[in-house]
Amino acid sequence: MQPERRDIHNSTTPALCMSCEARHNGMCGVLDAKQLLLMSRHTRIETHAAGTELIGDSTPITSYANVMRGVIKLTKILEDGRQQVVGLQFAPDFLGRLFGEEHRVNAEAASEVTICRVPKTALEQLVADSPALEHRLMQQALRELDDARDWMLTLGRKTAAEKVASFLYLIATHIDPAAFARRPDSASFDLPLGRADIGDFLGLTIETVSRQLTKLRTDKVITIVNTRHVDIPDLARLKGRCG
Amino acid sequence: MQPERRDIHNSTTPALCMSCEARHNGMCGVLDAKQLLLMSRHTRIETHAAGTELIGDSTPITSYANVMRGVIKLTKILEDGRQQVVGLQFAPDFLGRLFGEEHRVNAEAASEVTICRVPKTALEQLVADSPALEHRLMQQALRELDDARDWMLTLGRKTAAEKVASFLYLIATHIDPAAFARRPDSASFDLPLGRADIGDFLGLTIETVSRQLTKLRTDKVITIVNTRHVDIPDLARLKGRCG
DNA sequence: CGCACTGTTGACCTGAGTCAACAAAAGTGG
DNA sequence: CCACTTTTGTTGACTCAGGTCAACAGTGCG
Repeated sequence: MQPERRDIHNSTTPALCMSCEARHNGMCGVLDAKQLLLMSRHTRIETHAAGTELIGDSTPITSYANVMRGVIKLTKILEDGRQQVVGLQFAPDFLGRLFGEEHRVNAEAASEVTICRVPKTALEQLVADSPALEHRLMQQALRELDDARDWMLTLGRKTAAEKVASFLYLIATHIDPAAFARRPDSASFDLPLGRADIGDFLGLTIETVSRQLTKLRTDKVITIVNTRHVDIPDLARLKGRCG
Repeated sequence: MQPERRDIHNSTTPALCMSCEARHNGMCGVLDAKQLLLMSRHTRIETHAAGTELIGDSTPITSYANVMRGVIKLTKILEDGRQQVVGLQFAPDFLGRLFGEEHRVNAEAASEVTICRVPKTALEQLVADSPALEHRLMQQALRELDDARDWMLTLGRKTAAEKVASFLYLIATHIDPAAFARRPDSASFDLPLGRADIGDFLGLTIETVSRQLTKLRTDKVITIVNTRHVDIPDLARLKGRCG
């Protein structure tokens, strides 16, 4: 899939960028029309099915990307196969380790995703020329660091019940920020992860995740519409279970 | 304690910066003589005893700092008192959450520490004027993010034995990078943390930490010289126990 | 329909937590 | 310098949260 380009009357906003979320809240928001055009000449919009591996741990970095739609999970794996999900990326997050030689995580499409890929050198050129862009990317890195540390508390010190509640709360508040802003007391959404991945995110087994979800259901904190879709009538009540 | 200043012959390197590690491998390394002088006019060198709280979670950010000597632990606490150490900072790390309103962690001196404090506005001014400085700070933020994610794998998926081994390996390789570079096969060092803090770092209890250390000792992987000082004759062997 | 996958539930087990006693350091004051 | 208290670390006995193993139930798809 090639990005459409509108170079007519030199340098209006590229057509594909028009509706892209990265242009509003993501990194492209700090670029002017000229830079956006420059960048769009190197980008490639890609759609990947759930389960596709987008980045392999310890592989050389050749490109970066912006998440346009869907959810990407970042994982780490021990030699014997034990896996930990170390982060989730939603639109319009930036994907990739800036200024590194090799990737430090695996990245896999958790749902069907659309990303906007840009070659390493092209983006690094742009970053070098635009302190504002680097600043924006730093803001995201710092936010991710905050998130990672929040999660360390969850992983290290919470019980299985608190972990599952924390996960649902995280998804409820992040999967559709607009919906959360509009209606911050309740939520209804599709889980971007299956039970196995939820377990890997929480440092739990599938069985424990399933049992805790059942418990939250019998306690009327959540309604499980079907295995993937969950309703949370009272987010404050859920938050109260996060420890 | 006021920083000494050497303005003679206008703008040589400030005396206190001369021997500071931050000027070599830390953020001050990217500053020119003029910027360094400008910065040193606002800095204050402070020494704090082990146990001193340097930053309180959710308090307004008023200053940043560089670690010059010693170890600082970053923690998060749940309402009921459960605590998680989410990071350790060694010289010449930068301390503080850039571009935030409030702190997102507690910071406490783990050993006696010397820090070089600089007011929020002064540093932010400097960062705004120096893309190179922001770049350097971003590099550290990205490194901390890598570290945090590595640790998430440890917290979520490793056994108590592997966690303790991982902790010792981390300290062995970080507490004195020069010594590690010089002699990468074995190590001998003082633990910067007591058993309680090690437990909080690993998501374990004091008792479990103690038992696992005893196990590593009886297995001849480590020698416990005294409760604080540890010898590791074969780092590769220790690494093999990290999972 | 039949197969493969994903999720749920139950029975049982085990690694790490809890509780408690003690030992060893590290302060503290006379 | 020594008694005395306080703090920190070790070890043992017991418990329990969450893991393991196994059976089964949905769900979707060729």
